[in-house]
Amino acid sequence: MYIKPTDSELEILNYLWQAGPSTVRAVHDALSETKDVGYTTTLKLMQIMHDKGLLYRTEQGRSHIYVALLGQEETQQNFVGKMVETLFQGSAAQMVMQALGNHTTSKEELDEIRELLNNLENNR
Amino acid sequence: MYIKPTDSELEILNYLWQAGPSTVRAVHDALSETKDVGYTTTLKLMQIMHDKGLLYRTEQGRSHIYVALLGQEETQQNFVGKMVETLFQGSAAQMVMQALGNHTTSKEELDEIRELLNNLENNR
DNA sequence: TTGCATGTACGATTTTTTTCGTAGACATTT
DNA sequence: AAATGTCTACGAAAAAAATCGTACATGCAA
Repeated sequence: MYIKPTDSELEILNYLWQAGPSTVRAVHDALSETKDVGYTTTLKLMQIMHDKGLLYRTEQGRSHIYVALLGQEETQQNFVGKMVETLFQGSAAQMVMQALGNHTTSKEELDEIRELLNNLENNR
Repeated sequence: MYIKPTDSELEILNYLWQAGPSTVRAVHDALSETKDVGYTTTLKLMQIMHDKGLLYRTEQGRSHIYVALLGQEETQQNFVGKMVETLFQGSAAQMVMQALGNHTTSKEELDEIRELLNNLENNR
């Protein structure tokens, strides 16, 4: 059964996906950059996530090293999927256009998408 | 100041965007199809949304007619934007590929996207 | 006019999420 | 050894969301 991470949990996951296995301290320091929050708050959140099975952890001397158990891709899929359903009436294409229209995207990326489109059409 | 709708609020907004001005009854009947929830729950939620300024309402005899004050496009933008940031490191292209890869999209839609890509590239 | 159906309002409760204080363990420094 | 810094654990509270019971108004049908 899939557990949907909350917004705060997502911030933590996001860091762990980028940085790999990390201590609470590392996560907290990173989050503090953009957010005003106490150390024990981050700690508690990560403990809860561990309880929920969102994070794995291992002891490292006096502290713990945490690892995300939820894959980034899996999570992306879940969120994108839900969003397409509830906000775009199930049309991925509509969301795609919304996304591309409102963000700057490099020529390289556009080309990459174009290639994907071609592949999709061929493997139909 | 933008108020981020919760998940339940989004379901209601979604219905209102599709159906236009509606009574609580109509919204509730629609939601009940896919969700087990009491009438007064939906009523209360819509009252709260009204208080928050998410919905406008007008009396119609004994009941109220509600209208979404948040635009669908605006809301889509907000959600897509946040998601691109927190889940895709700011790369809209990555999300697009994720979305297209995991949903069936018709040839017509793919063509439409292709056209959009061309336009984006030309108006650079 | 009595009873039933269908509304809203409101309060209260439950559940979920976020936040943080305090205590205790253990190294390291003085 | 005492003080200091850095951990975790735990409990509790605050804040946000979701749920629903009950009361009350009103229209309509018997």
